[in-house]
Order: sequence, then C-alpha cells, then structure tokens
Amino acid sequence: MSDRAPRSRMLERPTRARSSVPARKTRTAAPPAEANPIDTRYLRTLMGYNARRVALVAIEQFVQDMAVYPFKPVDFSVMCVIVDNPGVTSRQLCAALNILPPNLVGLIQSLEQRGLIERRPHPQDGRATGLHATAQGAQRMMEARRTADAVEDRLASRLSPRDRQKLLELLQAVYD
Amino acid sequence: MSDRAPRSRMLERPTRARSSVPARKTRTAAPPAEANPIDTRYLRTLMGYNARRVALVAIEQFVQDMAVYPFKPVDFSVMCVIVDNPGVTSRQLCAALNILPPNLVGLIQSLEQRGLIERRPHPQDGRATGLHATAQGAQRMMEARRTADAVEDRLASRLSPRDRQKLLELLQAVYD
DNA sequence: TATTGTTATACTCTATAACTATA
DNA sequence: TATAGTTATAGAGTATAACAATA
Repeated sequence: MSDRAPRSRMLERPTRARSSVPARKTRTAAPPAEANPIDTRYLRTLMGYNARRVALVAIEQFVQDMAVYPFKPVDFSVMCVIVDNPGVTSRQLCAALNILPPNLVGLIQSLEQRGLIERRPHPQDGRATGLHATAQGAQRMMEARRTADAVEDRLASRLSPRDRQKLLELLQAVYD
Repeated sequence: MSDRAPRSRMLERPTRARSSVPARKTRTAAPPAEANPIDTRYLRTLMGYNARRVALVAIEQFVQDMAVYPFKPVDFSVMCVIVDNPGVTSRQLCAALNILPPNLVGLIQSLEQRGLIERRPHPQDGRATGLHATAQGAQRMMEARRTADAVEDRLASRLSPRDRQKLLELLQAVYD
C-alpha cells in the first residue's frame, strides 16, 4: 500500500516510570503546563487508546511482581488455561488465547522443559497432545495467581469495589 | 534469567475474525460447549487481560476502517498530537505517546515524505525541530478522525451512552 | 481431503548504545 | 555536562507457507 509495511499496533505506550516520577509537581500553584503541556484530549476519547494504556500499565506491573516466578505474561495466561482445563490441546489453547500455532510451540516446549507441564497422548485423537500441569506447575500457579491478584488490587486502588467490577463488565461487553 | 529472553506483552489476542465468522453455530440447540468449551474465567477477572482484548479489537477495527487513509494506528496518534500541538518537538511527542526516540524517527520521516507534516527549526532551541501539520495533513486528519469516531461508535454499540462515558473514566482512573 | 503439531522464515515492534550538534 | 535528534542494531512479538502424521 504505502511505503513501510503496516499491520497492527496502536497509540504507543504510556508515560511509564509511574513509580519514580513526582506525579504532580504542579501541586504548588502556577499554570498546569510544564512537564507535559501536550494536549492529548482527543486520543483520550478513544477506547482503544485508553484500553491500551491500561493494558500496558497492567503488564508493566505484572512483569515487575512476577519476576520472581518463571512466568512471563504469556506463560502465565497459557498456564492458567492448562491448569483450569487439564488435557487441553495446543489447538484449543491457540483458539482461546488467539496465539498462532507456530508461536505456541516454543512456549509449550519451554514450560515442559521447566517441569511445569506434561504432554500426554490424547485419548481420542492420535494427532493431538493433551497438556497437563505438573504438581510443581500447579503449585507455582497458585502462588503466581496470588501475585497477579495483588497486582490487580494495586491497579484498582483508585476504584471503588463497585467500579472495579463495573470496569470488567464494560470491557467484556465490548469484546464478547 | 530463564531460557528465552522475556520482556513485555501479555495474554495474546482475542478470538479475532469477529466480522467474518458465523459467530454462533450453536444457534440450533445442543449444549453451548463445542467450539470453545475452554474455561478462561480466571483470566477474565484480570483488568490487563480484558483491557488488552478491548485494545486489540479496537485496533483491528481501526486498521480495517482506516485502510483507505495513509494512517496506521501509530501514524494516527502521532498526527493527532501534532495537529493539536503545532510546533511540538519529537521529544515531547515521545514523552506524550511513550515512543522511544529512535523509533519515532522513521515515523516522522514517513509522514514528512508523504507531505502530511513539516519540520521547521525551533524558535528557541537550535537542537530541536518543531513539527507542524501541512494543510493536506490537517485535512486528512479531519477525515480520519471522523472514521475513528465511527469505529468508536461501533465498538461501543452494546454500551449505553452513560456506560460508554463511564468506561473511559474508569480506564483513565487506572492509568492517570 | 482436513486437521494437529511442527519447522523454517519473514516481517514488525521494541529497546539499547553511541554518535552529532547544539545548549 | 546535558539534551535533541539521529544511526545502527539487537531482541522480542507476530505472521505465512509448507510439511509429516493422523483423522
């Protein structure tokens, strides 16, 4: 079409470094312009922009807190599905998380080599392989979920319990 | 740390193909399990998971509708900031959209070559360059914003006007 | 013939180091 | 010395085509 080949993506990442930043040095008085007087009001009316910023903040927090476990975000989501659906096939995993099959292969191999999952022949379909969490994998995931829950609590710290639930419902209403 | 080098990302993409798919082949009767009986209830309690799915659906729709314009999502957001902030510098753009400077260079060059923006010397700082939308660029953006607004309307079609506004507020409360 | 899992591979996106020219 | 813009490049994420084994 144009010049450089496009595809997906959008809006870039938020202003990061949320923890190490003064957060509001305009607190004294003066005009609210100084660090970032840039007008982004239009972008802020777009769901995609706002959703992406939340996703990126969430992932940033998740990666920080989950660093002690052997789980990247994508590992975590894959493990979640395997733990909750013993014997799930690679194909089902791909459909549920919308991972392309070639890109799942390495993830599964890595989890298996780390002793977190097992691959057993599928009882009905000789082509397929059933994925099962090992005892160690299941245990690690129990701990990891507690960490993920803690990240969630922190992310939602400015939301009332009612608004927090409402946010999940509204997001799901958009993509379901 | 482990084996394959990690970094960011999360949860993979949604079930895509929302438009071209039968959407419900269980329409006849039968149990609601068949295409995807996979349990993802836990992941659905996580804001990052839900936010990412919304962002990806939004981007997919955006890319579809915006294909007639020369704007990728990232081009669009960059142009938005330039149009609303004439003379903005690359550095400010990077801060506002959290793009790393080396990754902005190509975007700016492409927009300039397409006649959508101009680079003028900065009045105060000889190191910096002020970015300005050309008449053509501004015109294209006016049209593109209407398209973006139409995408928003479609995305929010299952939300009441009040809930739609509420969703933006809740998302911003998380990352602001 | 269609599907599962896989390999190989290309393309895109993101990140780091280092250079230049101005401040 | 520090900052704006840039170059080159590495690393991670995403995508398509094609193959063997099984249905």
